[in-house]
Amino acid sequence: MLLRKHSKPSAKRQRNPKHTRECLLQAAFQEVYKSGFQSAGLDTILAATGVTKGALYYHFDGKEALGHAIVDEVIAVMTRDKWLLPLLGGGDPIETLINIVRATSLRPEAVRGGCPLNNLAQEMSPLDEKFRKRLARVFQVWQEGIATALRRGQTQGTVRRDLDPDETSSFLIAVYEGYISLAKNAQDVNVLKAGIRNIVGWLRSLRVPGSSTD
Amino acid sequence: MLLRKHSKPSAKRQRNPKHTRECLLQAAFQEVYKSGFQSAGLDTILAATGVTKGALYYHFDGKEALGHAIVDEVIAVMTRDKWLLPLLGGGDPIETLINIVRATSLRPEAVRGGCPLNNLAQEMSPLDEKFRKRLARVFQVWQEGIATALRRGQTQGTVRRDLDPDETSSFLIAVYEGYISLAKNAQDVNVLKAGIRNIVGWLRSLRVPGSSTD
DNA sequence: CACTACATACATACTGGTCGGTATGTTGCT
DNA sequence: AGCAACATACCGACCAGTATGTATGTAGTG
Repeated sequence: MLLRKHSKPSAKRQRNPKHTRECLLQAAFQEVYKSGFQSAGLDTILAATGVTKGALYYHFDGKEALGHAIVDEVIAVMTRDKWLLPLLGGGDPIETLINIVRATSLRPEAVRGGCPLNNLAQEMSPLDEKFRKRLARVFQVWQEGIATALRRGQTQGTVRRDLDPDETSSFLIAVYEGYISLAKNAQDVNVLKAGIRNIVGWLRSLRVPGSSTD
Repeated sequence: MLLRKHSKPSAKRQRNPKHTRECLLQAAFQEVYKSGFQSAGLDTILAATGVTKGALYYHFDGKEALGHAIVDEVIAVMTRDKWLLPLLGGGDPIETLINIVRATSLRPEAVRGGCPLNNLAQEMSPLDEKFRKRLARVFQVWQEGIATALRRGQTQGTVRRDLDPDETSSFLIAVYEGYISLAKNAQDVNVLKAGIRNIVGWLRSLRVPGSSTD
């Protein structure tokens, strides 16, 4: 992932701060995803991008700030795109959730790597309060997004009225993250596949009996 | 946790290899639980036990071997005592599972710390294959223990026949670990309490309708 | 429009501390 | 005596962070 990858076609562009910053962020995310935050080496990130240490410390105050930016500008965006935006559509939230869960990547490196959000949370939450708060915020937005969609489904008549949207939302996140963790440790895509099947089955049980087909 | 804590009453005992080893293991477990394996410092462990580096390297080949021993001799034992042994009793497995889940520690440091097994698995599985295999073995024994108990419940007539014991067992582990992770990041006992409530509710739904009370 | 001046955007070399590991010495137990 | 069970001192690699130098874009001025 060299710098000049998306640079303007005009030969070798030299200064492009936005692009440099973005490259660093993406490479840092990859390295952190692969090795964990503490084991992530700045030199590895620099080697992957072709950026030098001076540039990195120009754009970020240090490793910690780089980690914070990964949470705010990469992980939060991924969660938004994958979960929140689809749920804002007007369709049946249960169906949307099933589709989202089913869209979970089954690629070996994704199974091996687990969930970037949960990975960072598990590693850093007990060690660094600033990290924890940022990650907790992502979890919160995620949970509220699902809960809001479920509430909408309840007023639309597709979601059972007897269940608490907030608790149901948390339950879904817990099972989902739990299965991803199990599959990551087992390093077995079948664990994840079975998990998705069971989650989908559970999601179906949230519908009012005799609602939309699937 | 000084060495002479449980030493024989006869004043200052000096040589006690079994005891020394056990002290190191426990202190190492605590330190790893607190800081993660990679951030765990040998010096911290030595300071906590009063043991010197020479003794540590006499009993263990190095940090990695110490970590392996933690998995095999501490975490595996904890899982066995908390989950497997109770499930070997002849009672209703659902009731036993409910009791086990309800017995989850709500102490702040337990909420903050999360599940030792899952912590290590999340951190080390992608980095070290030897670690991963040992941890996967613990997960497997855990999962099989629950599944076996569920099967027994099915033949005894207390557990619904229509559900797959293996998949149900994995589902339980996934939700349980998931909620513990969420509570760890949120640093909120109430997240864990709500999780336990919901897990218990789900566990009840596994019984054949009109079975034992609770 | 040319020329300067300054802030931005990098590059390079080095440092200081941490920490796992080791080499070697010493003491207690049988 | 001799091996097991430690104790002490030290090493060297790794790595985040920094000090300092350099080049590029750009705004302001006559």
